[in-house]
Amino acid sequence: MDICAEKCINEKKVRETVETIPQQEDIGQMVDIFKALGDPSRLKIVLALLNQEHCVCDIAVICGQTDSAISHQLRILRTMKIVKNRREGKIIYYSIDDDHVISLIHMSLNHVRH
Amino acid sequence: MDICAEKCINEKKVRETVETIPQQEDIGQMVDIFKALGDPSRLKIVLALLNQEHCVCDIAVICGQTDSAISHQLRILRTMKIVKNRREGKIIYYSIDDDHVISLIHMSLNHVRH
DNA sequence: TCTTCATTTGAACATTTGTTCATATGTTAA
DNA sequence: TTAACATATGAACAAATGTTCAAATGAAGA
Repeated sequence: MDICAEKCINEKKVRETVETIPQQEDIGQMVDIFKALGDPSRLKIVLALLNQEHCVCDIAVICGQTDSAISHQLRILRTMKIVKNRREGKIIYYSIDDDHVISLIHMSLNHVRH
Repeated sequence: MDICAEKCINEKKVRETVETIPQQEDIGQMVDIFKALGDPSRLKIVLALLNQEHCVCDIAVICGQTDSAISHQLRILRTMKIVKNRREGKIIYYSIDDDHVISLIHMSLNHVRH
């Protein structure tokens, strides 16, 4: 039951704070979102889709990257349900699928600009 | 001047969206914040400091990691001005230094729990 | 001054991550 | 069916990242 064996400076404060830390699973999910947005390629993709839906090759042009690279990143964003897609013939259109992510980005944009 | 040489599906949409993309520098700063929070160790540290200030070795106990590992991560968070510290004798207390980050975390916690 | 203790630092190492290239899938139009 | 095109996928490679270990710093008390 000892949280701090012998090393701990302030056992009471430690216990208090440990109480407030979210569950490991929640932390993991939060990390996943931040990690998803914490890459220049992916963030730029999401920023582009914030404006309107786009097909893969347009995103590639907007982001100045290979179709393949974009496709790989879109798969990650899709797996995380940050982005969704719809097919129209040969073309697949991607768009944002998560309002919370939109808020996070707006908030961070605000932060950067002040 | 050609944004899309020959590859582009919908040149008009591409131009429209390119207009809306933030400057490279802003994107870089946004990425840095998300990247800082996109690591389990660092996020847990920040979550702990959200509750109250702590010294390095208490954070280590709370997070179940080495003093050294925590110190390395704190340096990153300090460099990014997410966290600040004050010395009291031998002990150095760390605390949150950025309200925007607090908001980001609360928003992502909300996201995870709904 | 010497010792102890909290924290920091640097180098080394293992892991993770993003991009590239070549190839595969699947849809459309001929 | 075949050719052309948009997208997806897998393997390989290079680069970035987090932790560990050992050693250094700097403050307090003996």
